[in-house]
Amino acid sequence: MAATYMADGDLFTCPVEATTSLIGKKWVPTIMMTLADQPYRFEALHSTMAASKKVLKQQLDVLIANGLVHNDKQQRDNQVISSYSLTAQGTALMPVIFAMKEWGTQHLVCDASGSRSEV
Amino acid sequence: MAATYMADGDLFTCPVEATTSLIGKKWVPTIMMTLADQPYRFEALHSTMAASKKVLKQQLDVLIANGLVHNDKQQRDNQVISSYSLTAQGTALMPVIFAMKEWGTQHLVCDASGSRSEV
DNA sequence: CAGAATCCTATGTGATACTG
DNA sequence: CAGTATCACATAGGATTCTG
Repeated sequence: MAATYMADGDLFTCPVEATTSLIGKKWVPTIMMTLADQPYRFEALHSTMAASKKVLKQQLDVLIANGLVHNDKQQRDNQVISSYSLTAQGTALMPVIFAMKEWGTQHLVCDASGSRSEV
Repeated sequence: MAATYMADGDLFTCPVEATTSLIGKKWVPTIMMTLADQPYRFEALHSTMAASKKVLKQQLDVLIANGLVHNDKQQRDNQVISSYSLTAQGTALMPVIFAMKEWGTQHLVCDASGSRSEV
């Protein structure tokens, strides 16, 4: 029996595929890197990136469902205080994301004119 | 002027996004890990995975355009010998892919019944 | 063998407006 | 503030067939 890896509600036989099914979502790396700094409330997080509220919420839900992000809600003065932060699992993924950043920086840098610059 | 990162023909301001735009393609991790072992001819590579020829060719082209994969073609006996292998840039991405594999293995492993097993 | 050419469908994402 | 609800769209991926 082959090992299976569940991510985003789907089952994969390859752990890399499973991991990319999470990181591959358009705003997930940005969300993760932002939350790695500090917890953010929904609106504050939203204002740091160009994603729509709908998509941001969707991808946050995926991260929550997979145990990478934790959502803490509190009632106060007829208002909901919704705060998002990384879990231990989420934090464990950061070195991977930073490795991707490092590779991208070293191998994909282009200048404003679009021509690849020397590394 | 902000640095820009070109991947898959698009420009990104975030290197992680640029990198995921490559790795995020469904079969790219599989292709990379397979070619990391040894060069493969098109048909041989195709037979190792469930991707259709069209999609396999598409994603190989993306990898070639971004300098991760090299394609060597030779004529022999009215037949084309098309061989694909990793470039130095492509090889440089392998540690990242292995890091993703490691994380996926440690944090996403499930058994056949679908319940998450202890790590 | 190594692909190119079509057609088709799911879904990821964006824009906008509305709600408690 | 923290979402939901729609609509609308581009594109990624799959299935199939055809070619040199």
